[in-house]
Amino acid sequence: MPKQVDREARRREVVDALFRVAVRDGLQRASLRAVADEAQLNIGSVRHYFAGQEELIRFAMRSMVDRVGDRLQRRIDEIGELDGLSGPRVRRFAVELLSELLPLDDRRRAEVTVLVDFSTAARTDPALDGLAHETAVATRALVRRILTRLDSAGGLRPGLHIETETERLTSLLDGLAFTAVLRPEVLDDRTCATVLRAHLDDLGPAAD
Amino acid sequence: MPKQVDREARRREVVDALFRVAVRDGLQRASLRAVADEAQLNIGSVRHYFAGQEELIRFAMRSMVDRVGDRLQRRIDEIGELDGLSGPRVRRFAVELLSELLPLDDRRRAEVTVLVDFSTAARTDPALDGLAHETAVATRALVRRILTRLDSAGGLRPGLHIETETERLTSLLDGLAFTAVLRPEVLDDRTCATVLRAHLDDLGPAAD
DNA sequence: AACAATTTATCACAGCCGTGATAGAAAGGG
DNA sequence: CCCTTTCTATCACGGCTGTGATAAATTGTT
Repeated sequence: MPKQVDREARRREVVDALFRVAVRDGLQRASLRAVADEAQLNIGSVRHYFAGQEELIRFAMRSMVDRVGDRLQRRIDEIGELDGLSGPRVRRFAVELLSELLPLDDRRRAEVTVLVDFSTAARTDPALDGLAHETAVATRALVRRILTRLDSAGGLRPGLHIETETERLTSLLDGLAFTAVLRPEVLDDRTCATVLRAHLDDLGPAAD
Repeated sequence: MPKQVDREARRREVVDALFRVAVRDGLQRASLRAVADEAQLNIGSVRHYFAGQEELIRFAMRSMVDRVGDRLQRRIDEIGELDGLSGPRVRRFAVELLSELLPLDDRRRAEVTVLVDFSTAARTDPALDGLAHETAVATRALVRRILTRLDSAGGLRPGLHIETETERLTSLLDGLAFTAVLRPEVLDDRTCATVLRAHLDDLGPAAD
């Protein structure tokens, strides 16, 4: 076998460069040349690892979605079974888990920033549409699951419509992420976390 | 006086064309040429009314923000003084007013679509930054005002932190608008309105 | 009719973009 | 050493972008 280069590692390097460009200058400025420069690679090299612009951008979005998804799954595994846990404990777990979707540190800020860019780009880019759809559905599935668990643990006020609450909490998360990323001077990290906690507390039984 | 052309009307026509392009193809594809074509004008004409791309895009965003802001103000004027109104009535007023910020019909859908595009573009476009900031602040001021009025009318559960609730409701609205515009197959108009109503109901006193 | 200002229409230029084609360089197996 | 495959690097092309410059048409006034 000729030349030894870890192909997958190279692809990851390129995608990471794309993320940096997207965070700094916006996704629409993440051209092949700009990404190649950022990765300190020749554009020819980039094109050797990716068939074209579409494959690169698709792979990048899939990478980011997987990265966040995997981290969420790892958090879930860490906690393990939470049957029998008290309402407040499940609620704290819920806050911690859903905080992964908020830009509360540099890593998450970068991730959410590019995800917002990808999501908006997907509206007019058929290449990203399917992935954006799956992401939206998966987020709702996760939130629904969390609310169901919370309900089982008695951490949910009676009389709440689970589907409505799923959409309410998901939209709240989306909106917090949206503003925290786009207008950090209007919505800072602390307030962001406070609002999420307040919402989940508010879903709990009256006298806690 | 030479040639009679309503200058402001022409500028509005161009901006409307830009909105159509932005809704259909995304803001980044709203080039001078594309907008001129959409307006059935020569690019030279467009450049006669706007100094350049930056002025056009700035004016367009300002126009859209003003348009929505004016409509909100008109709604407020229509209602007039609501001192002495009952909690449920004020709440219904609040839902109606805030619904202006959700894409519940074609007009609002178009408006919110371009506003989302403008907001995300503003992150990396200094020309739009100030306006995007003012918009975010103004939205929060409106929501805060509504919550305060609701509180005065006894339509708010006691013990709620008004600032937190302002950010919670605003983020909820942003998130609903975001998903309803980008992923209409995931969040339809009815659910969108339902969630807003559910949230405001939820803020009311326990037994209504 | 002549003039002047506005409006419309073109051309040209430099700068990006994605991509096809192609040539060298590098590296490991025979 | 040679050969094959992988990888890197460059060139060129057509297409799009905003913009400066300039010409031509239009229109109302004098």
